[in-house]
Amino acid sequence: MKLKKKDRQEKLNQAIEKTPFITDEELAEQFQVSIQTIRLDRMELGIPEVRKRIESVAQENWDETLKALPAAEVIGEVIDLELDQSAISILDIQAEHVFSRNQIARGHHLFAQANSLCVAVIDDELALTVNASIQFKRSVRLNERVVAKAKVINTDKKRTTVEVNSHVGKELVFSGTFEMYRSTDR
Amino acid sequence: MKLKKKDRQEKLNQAIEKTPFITDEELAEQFQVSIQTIRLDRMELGIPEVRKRIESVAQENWDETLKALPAAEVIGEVIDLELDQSAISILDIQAEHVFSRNQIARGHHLFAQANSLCVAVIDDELALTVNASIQFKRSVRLNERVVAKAKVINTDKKRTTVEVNSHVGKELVFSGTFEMYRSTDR
DNA sequence: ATTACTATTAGGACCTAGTCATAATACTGG
DNA sequence: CCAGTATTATGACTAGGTCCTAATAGTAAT
Repeated sequence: MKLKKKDRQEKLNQAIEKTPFITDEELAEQFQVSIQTIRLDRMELGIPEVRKRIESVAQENWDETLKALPAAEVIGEVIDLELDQSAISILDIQAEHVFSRNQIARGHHLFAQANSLCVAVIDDELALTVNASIQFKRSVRLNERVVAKAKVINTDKKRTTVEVNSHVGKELVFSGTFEMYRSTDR
Repeated sequence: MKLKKKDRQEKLNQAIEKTPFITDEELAEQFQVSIQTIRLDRMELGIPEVRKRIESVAQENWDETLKALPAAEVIGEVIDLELDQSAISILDIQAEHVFSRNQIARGHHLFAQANSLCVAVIDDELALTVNASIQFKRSVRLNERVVAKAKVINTDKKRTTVEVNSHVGKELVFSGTFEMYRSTDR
């Protein structure tokens, strides 16, 4: 049986969310309704046409790569950044981050969040990690939100030491000390 | 004075590189030539129309955010594995692994290779990283092949210590000691 | 069954940002 | 001045729409 309007609109929303590149024609085919129905649905749901959708996906990317801050290169989303001082990013643990067996996040994602935040916090063209000492305090599960806070604790001529503590709620889940190399002297 | 064809085409290329969202009409205005001239130029230079350009920027963004760090069980390709003893994997550094600025591999990819190899080498349902101490010995560049060798150096009731050394050719590029937690006793 | 209402489909005019082909005009070097 | 290149103009056509009007289908209540 064909879907009712409400169900169809819900699925439509999901379909477009998942593949913003899909045209009305393809959607009409997929839901076995006319193109006009799809268009009415989009109107009611306030979903723009495929070219506008594509453009906004592109725009997101572009803004970030244009920013002086290498935001696109940070794993997670940077929500605060004071160069050479501190930075905060959040990472929502999703299906692709966990072991399917037990829904526990793979350690390297937490490491990646912390490490890339360290790179971002340093005001330098070429910041590289030299050493790191890290502890995984407790395992992080699917759908948890990891907030990583990086703090610069020492800076000398060529090296910067950054401490990162990552929490889920009030619980510390990860902590690490990163020694970073800079290309420019201080 | 107006630019000669060759100069214009060169500048055109740069302009589109910089702002792929620009239309032929806007370009025509900018270079003070007709739209048709811009179109001829694009033809000769093999530059697609604005919608295609936008789409490809969007496309890049789309699968990159999905594969920032892939979901595979092991990052890299396992070429040898003796459970609870040793393992070897290789990772070819490609464009998605490097900073675009300087073509140097982001540290977390090397970490991910090593960390996931540690998980794989342990014969356990639920192996998790507890601590790690790592050193990035030299930076790895685009197109280099990283060979990671993991060796179990100690095993007690609940913990296993694994040492990983990663080389590009004969050069050591990464080394680390990982303390892993097992769910089952030994 | 008739009415009332919503949902769906259809059609036409118009839009943008193009492609492709043809033709006319302008510029430039020998 | 003429040839060859560069530029501009024009018209027909395209995809993937918007916006508006109108017809038809389905359903629920009286």
